[in-house]
This record gives sequence, C-alpha cells and structure tokens, in this order.
Amino acid sequence: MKSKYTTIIDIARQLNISKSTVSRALTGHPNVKEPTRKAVLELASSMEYQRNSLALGFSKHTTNTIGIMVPEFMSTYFPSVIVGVQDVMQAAGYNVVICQQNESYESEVSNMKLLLSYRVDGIIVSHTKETRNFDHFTLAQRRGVPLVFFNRVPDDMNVPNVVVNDYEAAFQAVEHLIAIGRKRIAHLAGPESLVNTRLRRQGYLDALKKHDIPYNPDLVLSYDLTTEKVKIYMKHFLDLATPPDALFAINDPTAIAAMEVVKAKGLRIPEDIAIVGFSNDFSAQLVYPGLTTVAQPTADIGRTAAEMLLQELKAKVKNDYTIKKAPTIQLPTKLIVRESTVSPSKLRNK
Amino acid sequence: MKSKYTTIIDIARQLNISKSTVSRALTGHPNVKEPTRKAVLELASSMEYQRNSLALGFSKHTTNTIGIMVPEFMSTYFPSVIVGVQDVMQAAGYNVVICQQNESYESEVSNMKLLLSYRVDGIIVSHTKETRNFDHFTLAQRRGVPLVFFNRVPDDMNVPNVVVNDYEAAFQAVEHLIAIGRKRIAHLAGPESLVNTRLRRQGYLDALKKHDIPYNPDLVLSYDLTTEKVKIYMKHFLDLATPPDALFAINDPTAIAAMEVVKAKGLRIPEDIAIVGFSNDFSAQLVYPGLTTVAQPTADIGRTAAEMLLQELKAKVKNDYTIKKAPTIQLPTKLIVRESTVSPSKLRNK
DNA sequence: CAAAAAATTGGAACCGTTCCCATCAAAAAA
DNA sequence: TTTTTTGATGGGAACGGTTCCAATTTTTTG
Repeated sequence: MKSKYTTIIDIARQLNISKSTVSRALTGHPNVKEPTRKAVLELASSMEYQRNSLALGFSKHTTNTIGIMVPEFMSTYFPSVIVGVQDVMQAAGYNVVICQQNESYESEVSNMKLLLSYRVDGIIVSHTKETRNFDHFTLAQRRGVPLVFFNRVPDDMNVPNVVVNDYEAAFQAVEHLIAIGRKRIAHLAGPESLVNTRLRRQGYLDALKKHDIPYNPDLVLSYDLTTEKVKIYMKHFLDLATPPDALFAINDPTAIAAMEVVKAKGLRIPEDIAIVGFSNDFSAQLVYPGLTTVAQPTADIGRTAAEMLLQELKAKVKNDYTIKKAPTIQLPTKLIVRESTVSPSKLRNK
Repeated sequence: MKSKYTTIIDIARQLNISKSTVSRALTGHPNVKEPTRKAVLELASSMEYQRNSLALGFSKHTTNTIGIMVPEFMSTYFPSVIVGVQDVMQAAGYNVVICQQNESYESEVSNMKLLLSYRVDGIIVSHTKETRNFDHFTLAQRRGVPLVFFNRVPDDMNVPNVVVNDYEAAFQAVEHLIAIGRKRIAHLAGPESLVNTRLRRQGYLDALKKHDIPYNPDLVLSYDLTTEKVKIYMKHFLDLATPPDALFAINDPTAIAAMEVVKAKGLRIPEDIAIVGFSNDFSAQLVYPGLTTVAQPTADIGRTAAEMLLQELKAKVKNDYTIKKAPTIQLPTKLIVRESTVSPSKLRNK
C-alpha cells in the first residue's frame, strides 16, 4: 500500500541525490551546500512534504510530545490549567496531547497505556476520583517517562507536583464563615481517595477548634462528587432538627448544586445559610447569589507544572525519586468574598 | 541508546523463538501453537510489554487514532461534544487525541500539521473564528485523511458535517421575543467568518420580516466574540435614543456578558430588556435571571460526527468529495425558556 | 602543482513491528 | 509407506527517518 504522503526518498529520487542529504537539508544540518539545500527545501515545499513523526519518534526514541491527563473538563478548572500547560510547552517546542478520563479509573489506565505506547516524553497528571491503585503511574516512571502531578496528587508517591495549600485555604474559608457569625458550619467533603478532601477537611476542623466551636460529626459528610448525592445530602442537612447556618463545600459545583437545594426549599442565602465553595470556577460569579470561594491560580498551576516537567526532561541524568526527594511547588490561593456569604449591601460598604 | 521498553525481540530471545511468532501470538493470529502462545503472553505480561504504537503505525500506515480539533474549551459546548466523540470512538476501538486552538488560526494550522505528522486516521473539526483560509483542511483530504466538521463548517468546502439548523433555531428564538411583545430587538452577531453568524442573522431578519417589524441596522452589530467588545457594544445599544427592548445574542457567553452590562446599568431583565442566547451552555441555567436559550444536543453532535467519521474510515474506497456530494446531518434544537425572557410568575403558570 | 585539510555527499545500519514467503514438521490422504 | 495437505515457525523485506562512517569532491596550503 502506497501512502499519499511525500517522503524524503521521493525528494531524493527526484533530485538524484541521497536521502541522507535530503534529511540533512531538512533538519538544518550545516554540512549541506547552499544550492543543494535550496533545491531540497523548494521541492519539499512544492510537494507539501510533511515529516512523519512516527518514523522520527521511532528512530530517535523521543517524540517531542507530552501528555496531559485530567479527570474531567466540564468545569473551567482543568481546561484553564491545560491552557497554561500548552502555553509553556509550545514555547519550548513541545506538542501537547490532552486526555480526558471522565473520572473513570479504567479510562485513566488505558489512557496512560495509550500515551506510553505513543512514547510521549513526559506526562502531567491529575488523577480521577476513583483512582486508588497507582501502578500505572509507577509503570511510567519505570519506563523513564517523567511525571508531574497537580491538584490531585497520590499521597504515598514521591513525585514532583504543583498544588495549592488546601489546608490553609480551607482554614481561611471557614474562618471567614466564623467571622460573619456562623456557628453551625456544615462541610460537604469529597471522596476519601483525594488528598484534597482530607486536607480541606482538616482545615475545616482546625478552624472550628481555633474558635472553640465544637466539632459536630452530623455536619460533615463525604460524598462521591455526583450532583444527585449533593441534593440528597444537602436536603439531609436542612432537615436536621437544628440545621446548619453555613456550608463549606469541597468545590464550586458542589456549592452550586447545594445552593439550588437551599433555594428550592425557600431559604435565603446568605441570611439563612451562607455558602463557600472552592476553586473559583467561572460559574461561581454567575450564580445568584455570587458564590464566595477560594480562587486557585489555574493557568499558573499549568504553567508551573509544565516548567517542572521541562526541568525533568532536560535533566541529562534522570532524577530517581526512589532515592531523592521530589520537588513540590505550592501556589497561593485567595478567598473571593461574594454575596453567598455577605449580603450585597455590606459587600458594597467594604 | 537502549530504551527501557520491552520489545518483541526481547521476548523472542528469551523464549528462543522468532520475533514473527511473538508478533503473531500477541496479535492473536490463529497459526500459533497453544503452548507457544501461552508462554509468549505470560512473558509479555511479566516483562510489562507495551507495544510501540510508533513502530506499529509506521509499519502499518494506520494508527487507530483520530484527532478532534476544537476552537476553545472554556464553555461546556465543546467539552461535551468531545465526550460524545470519545464515547463512540472508544467503543469502536479508536483512540482520540484532543487539540485545542484557543481560537487562533495559527494554532489550528500547526495542530493540523501535528495530527498529520502523527498520521491520524481521521479528524473531527470545528474551526476557529479566525479561520478564513482552508488550505490546511484540503491538505488533509489530499493526504487521504477523512475530515468531519461540526458546528463551524467552512461553507465553500464540500465536507461531511454535523450541524443544527441555525437559521430555524434563530428564527424561533426571535419569534419567541416577538411573541412576548418585543418590537425593538437587537442582535449581537458573531464574526462574519462563521457560517453560524450568517445563518443566525438571517433567521433573525426573516423572523422580523414575517411579523412586519422593520429591520433597523442600528440594532445589529457583528463582533469578535471577546468579552470586552460585548460590553462596549451593549452599552452602545443601551445608550441609543430609543434603546432595544430585547437582545438576541449569537451565543450564551455573549448573552451573559450582555446581562452584566444591563444589570450594572440598573435595568431589569426581562422587564426592560429580554435576552436570548444560543447553545444552552451549562452557565445559562446558573445566571440570574436564568437565560432563555436554544439548546443544542451536544453529546449527540459528537456521537453523530464520530459515527460519520467511522463510515468514512471503513469505506474501502475513499469517498471523493470533489465529485460526490458530502453528507450532512442536521440535529434538532430546542428553545429553553427561562426568566431572562419571561418573568418567574408567568413561567410558573405555564 | 601536489599534498593535506575541509566540506559535501553517499551508503548502510538501526529503530520495532507486520507480513509475505519459504521452510519444516506433523497430520491426513492415497 | 509415500505423498499431499495443513499447521507452525523462521527469515527477511519494508516502513521513513537519523546518524555514523567512508568516499568523494572541493578548497586550502606549503
């Protein structure tokens, strides 16, 4: 089967020179006479020569391509991290291939194998909520493919990663709720499998403790990040004998789904119940009332992760993280106060 | 340089058989004795053999991978189309590589070349708002790589595509505004380069004509889809001697940005100005008031495009669309009426 | 102007896999 | 038992590029 793509051999034949020379001319090797180079370049362009990355990667053992794996991309968080990654990587001459897992562990494993089978040079990852087994990640490491994690980092793996201080950010968010006079603060936490869940919950607990508010286990529920469950759990909170006067939600979609339940029940936000989310998703400013939330520097997270990966890639001797401590970078967050915790009139006076 | 990946030659050497036999065992060729196959499979799994897709694609001239190119993915529209595409393609045993253009023509060209250099078997595309030159698309076709377009389809190219009836949907949306008694209906249109812009505007014009509302050129502006411009143009509309009492926006982000301008000016939605968007982005239900909009079956669009591409891929003889008419599939839209056009009390009575 | 040095080019190996063809062994048929 | 058919395996070319080394040409130098 003859392919329709032009090859360097086609060019070589037409010019009656060897393919080595054509290759040299095309890659900008210095040892090519000017007229030869010109002839090759002209013919290549007129024949619309398109180099075969498969052949190239195959023969050079490096593809100049990296992969990025995200658990989902319906919120704006991951897309905007990806934009940051592409930014840095394209400037560095790398191609970026995006894989999306739909929060499925199975997809994650198969996408990882896909990326490895395409011999990507490195991978930036945030794992799914289902991921409890990390063998597919260590496999990549054993193959010499550097990994950089962000946001969701496996906590028993020593890998380079970019995160925010989830603990501190949660602590501040809860302190904000306390500052506006709330005492019965509920927390809708995420799945146990995510570090973020544990850190943010600890921040919540410690903020309560600092302000001498006793911890009430009835007000903390972990859930699987599905919209249906939010509705059930939120209804449960509101039906308690003494319902909460505030909610700290693991993320913005959770907070927004919770707001709907509150509104459907005819309660007022923030008067009856104040709500705080996490990540400052684009939708946080759109909902009514505007959602108070912890902003993450998403594009920066992407850029930083990309730079970290570039470090790994250009290290002549691969860093061995079974011996050496892997680098972590923590980026700052910022509490964005909106109407879901402070009524509009007060906000304006600020 | 020795790669850390196991190859079929490593396996062959260890078992003292030829690489042909190993290859046959791994690909499930029938002519392999059972004990041999078993030995190969076991060793492959214990050595964590991972086939080299570069070598495979290189030798077979087919990669079992398709690309999808989208102009942006910060709204939910394109991500959810992608999910539909992945759905069908994964079931059919194909890998999907996602490329995101950031609405940049330059990125589009370079991503197209990237996909071609990786010899993908086919590509699903929605072009950027900047794209006016389609050479990179015809290049793919000349290389025998089938294309399927969706949403944004170059109108002077004969290519398979999946769309909605933009004209009809716009017509209905505007009729809805007329039905609720609006007479001065403004239209914020998109860039001239997109078919959607032209079709939706035509729908707008024809709806006015049908209901004997004279066309007022002052009330129609085309713009480049940037948030800053919406603000300027919307302010301009509101500052007219007789400002519009309704707005039909090219898409939901436009409508939502326009709503902010209206609210900032202290006007009421829908009483002073009713607003309709397009696509039913996830945020349309979140904004306050809820945005009336035209829902598109996004996941279905993705699934349909994927199925169309599969048709192209399995055609033994490639369809030549320089001769033959390319198929088009039009999927249904649905007008979703929310509070931005009908006040809550009336909505409830319906 | 011949010899040495430098620049340019060609040839061949290599990368990992598939696949066609040849070979050989085993099983079936004569 | 011999021949034919079938099944299992090995050998090697092909895919498109890079790269090292050798060969050739050109330039420089003594």
